[in-house]
Amino acid sequence: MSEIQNLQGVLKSKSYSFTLPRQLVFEVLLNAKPMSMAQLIKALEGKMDRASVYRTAELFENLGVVHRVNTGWKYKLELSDMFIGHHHHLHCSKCGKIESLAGSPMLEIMIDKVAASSDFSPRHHQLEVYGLCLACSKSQSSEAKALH
Amino acid sequence: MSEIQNLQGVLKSKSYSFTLPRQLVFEVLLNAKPMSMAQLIKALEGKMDRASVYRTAELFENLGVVHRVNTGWKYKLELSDMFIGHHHHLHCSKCGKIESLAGSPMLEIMIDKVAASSDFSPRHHQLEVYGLCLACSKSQSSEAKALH
DNA sequence: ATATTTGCAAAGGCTTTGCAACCCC
DNA sequence: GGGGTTGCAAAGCCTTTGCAAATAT
Repeated sequence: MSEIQNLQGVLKSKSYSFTLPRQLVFEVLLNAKPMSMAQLIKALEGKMDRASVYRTAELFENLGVVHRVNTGWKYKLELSDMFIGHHHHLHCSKCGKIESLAGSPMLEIMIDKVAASSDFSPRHHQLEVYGLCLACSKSQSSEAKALH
Repeated sequence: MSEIQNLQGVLKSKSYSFTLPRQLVFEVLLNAKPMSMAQLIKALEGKMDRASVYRTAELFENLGVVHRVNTGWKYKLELSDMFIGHHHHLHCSKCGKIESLAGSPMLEIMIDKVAASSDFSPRHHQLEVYGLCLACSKSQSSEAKALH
């Protein structure tokens, strides 16, 4: 089964149209490293409008077809490890709260080890975990956002 | 030693001035969860200019005083696990290249376990490792960017 | 045929920049 | 005193939105 057919399946299963622009975005992504919106828009210049690229990106993200690798601006700031100690973050998908998760020495070591096994010299890392906080997982209803 | 003095030391050690605006930004951050620029700017409204908040944020990041928690727009896109398998990213601080790092089952399990130990129900996570790729760590020179 | 999706163009936000005034060393 | 910093205002980007035309089912 080709990846494109897989995409078509995902779209159809949620009653979205399988359109040419959506196919184009998917194909560009299929042959690329993580791409910024600017790169994606440029790659599709002349073939589709910027606004549609954004709309497709948003849809794909909601459908789980695409994943954001956060690397640039539009961020939150906090003091670094030097001031508040190394830790990770737990993002509640329902209420949006961000909790801190103290780093576990074993986890930190394993992360470095796995990175090093790829001939990479790790300096630091960032781990963001998404899921439900205690309060929200009790109030059972899912975090699914209306997609239509 | 107070945190403020610590900040002063960091600034002085790199020949930056220890100014009131920089102190203000630091103090706000000291008493807060991760904050967006918008929140930070608002918290300092009337006390300093937006532009200075941005400039301070950038300086603090370069000095390692502050750390970005990437959570929002300004991102890169890639196909999700459904299409390309779960993995993490290795960011080379020198050449900027992003490599993929296949997830190790043990690491994934440990991440979930650590999260769960904080009464959190993990759904997925994102791990970004920063350091030097093989090529760059060979060509010894540090990745330090000119700060002045 | 109908509902969804797209392109266009304009609006809206966020971030950066130039420059003169100001402050720290 | 002099170089580093700041505030102000304007410029530049990036992203979103409204609406009519085009497209998918």
